Amino acid sequence: MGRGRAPCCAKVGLNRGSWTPQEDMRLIAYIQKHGHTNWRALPKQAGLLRCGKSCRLRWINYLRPDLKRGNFTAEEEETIIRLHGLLGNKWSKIAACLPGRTDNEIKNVWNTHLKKKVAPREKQKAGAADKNDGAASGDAGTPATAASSSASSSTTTHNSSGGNDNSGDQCGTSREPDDAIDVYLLRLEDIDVSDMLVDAPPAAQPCQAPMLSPCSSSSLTTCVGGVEELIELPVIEIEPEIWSLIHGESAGAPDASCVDATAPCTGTTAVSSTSEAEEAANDWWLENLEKELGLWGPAEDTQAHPDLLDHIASFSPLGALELERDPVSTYFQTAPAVAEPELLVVDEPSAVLL
DNA sequence: AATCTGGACAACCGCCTGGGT
DNA sequence: TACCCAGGCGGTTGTCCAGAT
Repeated sequence: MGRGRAPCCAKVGLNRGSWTPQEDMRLIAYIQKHGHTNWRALPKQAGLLRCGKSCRLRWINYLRPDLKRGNFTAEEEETIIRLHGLLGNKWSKIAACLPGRTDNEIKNVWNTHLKKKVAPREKQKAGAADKNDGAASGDAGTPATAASSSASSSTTTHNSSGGNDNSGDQCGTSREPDDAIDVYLLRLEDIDVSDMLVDAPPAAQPCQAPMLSPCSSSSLTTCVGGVEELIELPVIEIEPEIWSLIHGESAGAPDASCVDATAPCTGTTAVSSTSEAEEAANDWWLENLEKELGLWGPAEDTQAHPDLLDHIASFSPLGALELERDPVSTYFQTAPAVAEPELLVVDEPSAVLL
């Protein structure tokens, strides 16, 4: 669509602008199968007319299966505000403390409304500081100002989250924990926050080849008191029908050679589906994928059998029409949307964070 | 109903950093 | 040590869309 500036380098012949569902399918299929060890070589190997950077951004910011979708929770917003106060525009580090959120997403959220949300607090804080004769503030004019002001205002609404907040507060800290919400940060008071965060791995580490099954539980290392701890993430309940179709090992996905855009696809491996409908649905998906990848021999119609659409629609909130129109968008509407509550729920805080 | 406006967000660019040679 | 390359990061931009006029 011609977003952004002119190309920085001569990428003649490469696609630009918004990604099409077909491109998304190619990228998903390739990374699911081979991972992403080399972004520069990836588009060529995957048959994508995109630069490696574009592929990387698309995967990290949009296609990654462990991304949360939907609005930011109040806790997440407060975490962003506080971390931004501590770190400034270090979006990647802030994102590292918010599992499932990307730096780009956080950056956008900050620029669009959190910044405005914080502005009144800043004014209020500044006014209070004047009245207090500026006693022992020492951080006026620094990002920490926003942190302390935001923390103060959040006391009444979010103090119940305590140290078990799922929003990544384990990475936050406060030099002057003067309210309830920051009490749990006391243990961090002697830790250099910047060092901590530098060592913090991305909260949602892009999958390396071979990619982990998105349906399996995973763990993350995080920075708690400067010591890496393993966090057991809840099982992401992505519809197995979707993932098994993409994932080459657990279900009837094409074998490796089929993903190679240059190799002819001879079919699928054994499908362990429990019903004919599921098997048929798998076939339908694979057919579409293979057609898109140019691996589908006969130029058959791309319309799924109505029964298959009904079946897939049974686990799709969008129904058969959407599936018929665009299986990739359906994938986005289905899997991540289902996964989101699982990522956010903190029924067992100890199992999620800290 | 048509037009305008501003928010939201995906995508791009350019720079920086770290690893390899 | 210097250079090259790939990956990563932060800033910026263009487009879409919903709400306001």
